Amino acid sequence: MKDHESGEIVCMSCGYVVITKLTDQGPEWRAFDAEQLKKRARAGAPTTFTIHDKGLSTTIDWHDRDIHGQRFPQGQKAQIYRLRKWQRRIRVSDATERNLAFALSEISKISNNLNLPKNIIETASVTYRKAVKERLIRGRTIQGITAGAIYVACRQCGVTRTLEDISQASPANKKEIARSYRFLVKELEYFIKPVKPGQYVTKFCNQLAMQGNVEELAHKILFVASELRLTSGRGPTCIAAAVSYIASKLTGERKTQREIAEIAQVTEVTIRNRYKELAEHLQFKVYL
DNA sequence: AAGACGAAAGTGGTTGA
DNA sequence: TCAACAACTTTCGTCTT
Repeated sequence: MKDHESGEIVCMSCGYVVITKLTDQGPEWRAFDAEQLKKRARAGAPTTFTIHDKGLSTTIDWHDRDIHGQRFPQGQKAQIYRLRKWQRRIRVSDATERNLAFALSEISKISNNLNLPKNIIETASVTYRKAVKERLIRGRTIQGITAGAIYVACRQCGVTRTLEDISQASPANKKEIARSYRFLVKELEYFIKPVKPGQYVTKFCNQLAMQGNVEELAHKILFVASELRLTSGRGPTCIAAAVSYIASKLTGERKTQREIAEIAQVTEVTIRNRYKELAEHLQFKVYL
């Protein structure tokens, strides 16, 4: 899917960023009269939630020259120096601002590590801002909350990243991220849909480099399984792993349990257990 | 010899008193 | 706050391809 807002082509089911630098092919605004010109004029970069002051602040450059390139006289130079100093101080002034600046850079860092699309960064930043506003950060680590916010964003945007994935790129551990995730969801009253095994099926099949028809079959099996209520109460990754395994077996594109287990981050035993359960209730030959 | 299978004990998180 | 509980993991011996 093309996402012109973030300038990326992103697979919506697995969050894989195909191309990151996409030229804006959308139409330039055209103005036909003065009024339209006023409305449609572009003024600088779009605002973003990723920079602590939304990218709206001004900086005074460090050249001691005026617009004509002339050096300032001695008195004015001192004045400009003082201006610059206060500008800096105001920009990242109090503790909360500094905190926010640090947190947002942390969010960008982690997201970039995980190759997450820009809209995830934006969404996570918004969540973090809300958390700050509601005074939820007190007594918690910035790392924990930022990682939690990213996980929230992934879940909201349907990008399948596990807690494990995120904890790899964050200084916070899995447990802490899970805790702050639950905390954020509860306090900010977010409603987040549970992940469907289908999303993982897509992800796993891609990571296993399997043919399209295998994935298709896996989804079919999954559908029948969920119809038979074999999926509730089970971990979505476990179901997806088992279904992928069955599909690979049926199509002859064999993958070992271990291979799948590694990608799905579950154990072979669990895949076997799910596999056994499914095998008891489904006649696989129907699909062949 | 690698992979699949399964029993049994262990782990971490949720639930309900 | 604590114990019961279900899902999942770890470990390890055995069977199958």
